[in-house]
Amino acid sequence: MKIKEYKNHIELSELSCFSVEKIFDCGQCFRFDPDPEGGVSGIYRGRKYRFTQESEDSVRIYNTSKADFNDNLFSFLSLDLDYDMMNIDIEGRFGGDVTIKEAIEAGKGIRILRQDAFETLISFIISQNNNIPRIKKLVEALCRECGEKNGDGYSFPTPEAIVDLGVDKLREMKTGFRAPYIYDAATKVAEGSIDLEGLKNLDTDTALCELQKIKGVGLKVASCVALFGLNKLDTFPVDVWIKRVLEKYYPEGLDINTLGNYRGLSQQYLFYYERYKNV
DNA sequence: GCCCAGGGAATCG
DNA sequence: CGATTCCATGGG
Repeated sequence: MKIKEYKNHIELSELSCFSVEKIFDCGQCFRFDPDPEGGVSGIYRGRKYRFTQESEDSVRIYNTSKADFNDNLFSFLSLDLDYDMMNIDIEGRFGGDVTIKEAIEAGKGIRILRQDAFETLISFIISQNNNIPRIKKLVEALCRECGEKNGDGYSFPTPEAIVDLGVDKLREMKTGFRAPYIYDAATKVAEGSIDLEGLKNLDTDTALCELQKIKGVGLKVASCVALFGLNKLDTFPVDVWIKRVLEKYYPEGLDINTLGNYRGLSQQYLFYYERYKNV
């Protein structure tokens, strides 16, 4: 990868496996949206970025600098990882079957973002029995309600800010039966009975177990938090879409435990493949 | 009005 | 244990 710095943006070139469209539209994050000019804009760590795909292997990122990129975006975009290598590993783990080959081909360019753990936790609690447009609306409403306002928009709220908001206000915001779940998650993180940053250092199964101590967090939400917020690439969230994939393409059964250290990425390929291939 | 949405808890049998 | 039912809300 090469990086060039301009006045208000940078350009990354010689990239491999980097699709702006797929990264932000594969259902892993909820604060990024395509804009009419063909880019994708959204807020990370309270700062609004805009991404444009200039060619297959080059991307521009607006409202950043080389220093900011190194401090924040490099890790966020998991540019330290070799996705070509991971793709080969995944294909091998699946025995090189047709489904995974097609899914990788369709999803090539997806990267697993390293998002803020607390934001991921609350977002995926909101996601349960909900659809993506409404999840985005609720997340944005929460940011407006108690996030920190700056020139770029609203940052995602701190745990304390959500605790201060209270469960009644969360209900008023139409989060429905999820209100007490959101409140419990914020409380546990604010009190320190759940240490999200600490979970990053634990093995995946222990982290999943700890996350499920939060009300309204089951295995699926915990897996998404681990995968997108704790950098646990060896988690394989099973949702309705993945269930469909497994029944359809692997009726004999697929042992998820044999899918290797990057099985979370394979999950994203399969999700994207099934969800978007006919759209 | 009915169905579903990147689920999970409560309550059965 | 596994299977059902309920949970709020909004859009198709």
